[in-house]
Amino acid sequence: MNITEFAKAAGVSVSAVSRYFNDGYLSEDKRLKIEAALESTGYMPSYSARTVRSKVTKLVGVILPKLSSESISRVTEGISEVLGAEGFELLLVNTANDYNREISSLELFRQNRVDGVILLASVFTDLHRSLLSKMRVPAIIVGQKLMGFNCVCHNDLGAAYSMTKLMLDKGAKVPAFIGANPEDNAAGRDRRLGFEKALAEAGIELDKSLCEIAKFSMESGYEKAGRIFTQKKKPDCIFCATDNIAAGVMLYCRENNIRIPDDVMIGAVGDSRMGRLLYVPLSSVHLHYKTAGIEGAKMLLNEMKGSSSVHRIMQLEYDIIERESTARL
Amino acid sequence: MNITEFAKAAGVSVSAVSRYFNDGYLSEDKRLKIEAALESTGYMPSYSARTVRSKVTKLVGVILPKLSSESISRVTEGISEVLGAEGFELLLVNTANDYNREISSLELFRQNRVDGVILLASVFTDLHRSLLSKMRVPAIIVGQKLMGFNCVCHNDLGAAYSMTKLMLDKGAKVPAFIGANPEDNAAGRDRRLGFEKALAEAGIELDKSLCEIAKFSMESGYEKAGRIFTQKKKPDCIFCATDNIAAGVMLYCRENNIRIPDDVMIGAVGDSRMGRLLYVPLSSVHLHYKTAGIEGAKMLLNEMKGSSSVHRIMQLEYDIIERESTARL
DNA sequence: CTGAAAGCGCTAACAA
DNA sequence: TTGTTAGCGCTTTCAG
Repeated sequence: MNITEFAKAAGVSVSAVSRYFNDGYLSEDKRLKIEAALESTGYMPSYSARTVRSKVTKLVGVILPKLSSESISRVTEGISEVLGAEGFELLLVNTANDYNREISSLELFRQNRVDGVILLASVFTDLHRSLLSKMRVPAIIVGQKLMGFNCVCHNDLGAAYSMTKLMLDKGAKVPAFIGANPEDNAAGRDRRLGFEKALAEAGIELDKSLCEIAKFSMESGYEKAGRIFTQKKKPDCIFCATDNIAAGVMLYCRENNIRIPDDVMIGAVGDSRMGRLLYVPLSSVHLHYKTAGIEGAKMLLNEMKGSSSVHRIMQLEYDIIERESTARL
Repeated sequence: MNITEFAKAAGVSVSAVSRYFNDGYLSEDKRLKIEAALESTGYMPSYSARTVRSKVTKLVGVILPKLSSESISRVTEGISEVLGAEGFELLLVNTANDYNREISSLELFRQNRVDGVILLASVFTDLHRSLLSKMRVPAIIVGQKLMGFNCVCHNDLGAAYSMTKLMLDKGAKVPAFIGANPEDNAAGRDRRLGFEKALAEAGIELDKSLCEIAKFSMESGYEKAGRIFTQKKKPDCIFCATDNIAAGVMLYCRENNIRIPDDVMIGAVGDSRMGRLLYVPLSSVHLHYKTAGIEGAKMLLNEMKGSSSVHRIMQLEYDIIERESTARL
């Protein structure tokens, strides 16, 4: 059944029906007629036909590197909360960390499929930048700072700095570092910089043999812990770029009878739910992931109703959550 | 730029362009011309206009109760993997456990917005059933068994039975139970039934004072543990419907100096990543969440290319993961 | 294999 | 306020 047939069935004109579903510039009489007919026929206007004319999809494309990550799903939850309340649906693309899928989704969204885009990517290339600026709809980047674009991000540098400083202040002298891919400016580069800043301030020289780059997984953290603890120099604290990495380190410590925090303190960034449940509760920096999603969505909403030419970068601050893993006397 | 303008620019007819993007019934000459023009103009066909005519959206609606849950995100990951490979995108609706949003999304999908639907719901009402049968596109239910519909589900009863039996076989005599909402047939009712079956087989009578219903959260598990441990009768094993609940119970035990597994064994269902990291590694039943997503998506794919009138219910089996929380001598 | 032309179902401009 | 009608951009007959 289409709008013409339905209008006939309801005894009103086609435009009355269209108005009913849109602005509502309509007499009460017709409104009632339409509602009655709606009840009996179960008619539903076609979304795509509407979109062809109006150019409004009521869809927001969300591109993310994976689904089964706590931080990402918290961001997504925030996004969906705000956008859902405004009647937008999410067109989700899980790139599975595949760079090509990231690019192709951006391409995909250039066709008039969505009214806006939210991008959660970890590594940005020139191709990203060029596609993003060619975008015909507003785009917001969440979790990363990309100059010249609208972003909501965390203070990764500050977070890493504060956590490292916390451990140094407690007396750690030989810090180790397990970081993330440095091409990832947030979790990789900035957290590294924060770590280094704290060391520099404390006048401690960075020992390269105690620095490792891990993947975003517990397994990888476990493996890198193994490398670090088999060096001659033994660290008395380890800064981990993510909670997952820290969890892997802890697993290694437990299996190898390395006491936390007595032998080694462990501090991380992310404050996942898991942290407080670990066999030694993990000190971590809380980042406001859900808030980032909420703010990103709001920013997008703003851009979609009249985009401004001024780009905004919103940086969210952090909270340090101190638990036993850094509780040295 | 639309297809007419683009066709002109490429020096071919409109239908040639359309064919290029569809079946490809086209001479090499024109194909080349089109590709060249594509390069220079950056033309992209409009998705919605295509959909109006062809009735194909290449979209699958996924309705889920929350995003930030490990089991749900694993299911979604499986879905997205299979569907993504077939060129489908996901239209995601996060109902935030809101029954009304579940219903309204089902309504939404009745308009020709999607080619198929995957529903992850926990509680089914008659309204669900009626909307599902009115659906014009195939729908698959994942994680629950709903007679008369296509489902992919887990053997929740068996899982709970096996975990409980494991603990009883190790000598537990006073089992306690912390379950989920019984209206949830999978995680609530069936896991309860499995627990009861194991007790019945062992000739142990169920003590109602040692049975609690928790929400799907650690906090709730913590609270219910408090209720149970303040009864006169002290349990020597606790079956928890989910890992999150078990984590809360463990937290309670740690704070109250109740030793695991010496004083009380703990077994759960779900086998989340967190389980092995808890201060006492948690015995849990592994359910194949990602596989459920994969199989659900495959089933949907099948239905979308010619739906059969026969409904299928696929039940996935489980693996018992034994860790220290049930390691009594 | 090709192009012209008739819609798909809806919205929006326009005239009433 | 209302109804008529010309498109939106594309696909798909149909006749060549």
